[in-house]
Amino acid sequence: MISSKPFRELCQENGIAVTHQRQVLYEVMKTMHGHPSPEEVYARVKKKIPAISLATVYKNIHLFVESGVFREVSMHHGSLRVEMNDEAHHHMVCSKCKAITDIGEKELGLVSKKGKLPGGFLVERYAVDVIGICAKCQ
Amino acid sequence: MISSKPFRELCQENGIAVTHQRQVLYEVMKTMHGHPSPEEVYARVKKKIPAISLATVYKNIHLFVESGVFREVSMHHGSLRVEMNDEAHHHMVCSKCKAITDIGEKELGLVSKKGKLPGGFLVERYAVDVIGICAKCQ
DNA sequence: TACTGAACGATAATATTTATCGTTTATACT
DNA sequence: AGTATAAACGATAAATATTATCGTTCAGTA
Repeated sequence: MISSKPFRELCQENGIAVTHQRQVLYEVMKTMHGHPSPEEVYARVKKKIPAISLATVYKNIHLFVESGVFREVSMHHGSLRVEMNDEAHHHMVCSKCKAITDIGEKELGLVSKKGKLPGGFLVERYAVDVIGICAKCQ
Repeated sequence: MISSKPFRELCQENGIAVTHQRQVLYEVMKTMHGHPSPEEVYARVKKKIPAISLATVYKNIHLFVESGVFREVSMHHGSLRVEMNDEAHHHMVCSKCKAITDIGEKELGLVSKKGKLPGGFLVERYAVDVIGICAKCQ
């Protein structure tokens, strides 16, 4: 499993240098729960390396995400995106080119629970992103 | 169905005025396919109302989304969010307070296809957002 | 038709992310 | 270990994206 692998090994696999900043960033992030923003990560890492730059945090978060070490919560498209398609459907998102394509709920063929989920969360609808590689990028 | 309802009625239901800008914006957006950004919508609407302001476009897109007329493609959290939880899980997103909570794949109890989807899209993984109202906001 | 609050346009402000560039550091190779 | 080189760093400017402000205009209602 990724988290049990030594950091040095992770870096070698991804062809990146083992720097002090990178290592501390990795260790700090591993202890963070929930869904922190880059600013929140920055605030935490600053406690260990007060001189670290926000740019370094951004650059390394991107590296970690690209390497599959950590994951981004929902695909980030740089700006708000709206859709006018009012038929029940979901999205296929290409992890290379970020293209979004609709897929009908039936074609996706996914079965889901209705009603309440653990914690008393009241379900309105499901929004499914199928992450993968589109035909063009394969 | 929403799209067949007259615009005037839509506005009355949501307690907003029927302005020229709002109406044109709505009509233009209805004809747009895919997943346009506010800038793309702005560019289109400018052809019909050259004097329209970008701020008006933003304000009304938000109104439309809040009213459920249109929908945003994936929940927009203002900034990038990462997660370190490496267990298979998905997210419950509260449509009121925007809080994100993890839910295990098994608890969600959803069955999904593997392999290829229509269009030759190669599936890597599924990212499911359960949209609804959290216990606090109910 | 006149009143009033909502909406508009222009634009300043804020927030987020990326790019630039001079300096420092990790790595590979003597 | 010493050194060359490319990668990474920090500081900060720039680019993007979004929201707030405010004076003016317009839609809904009396």
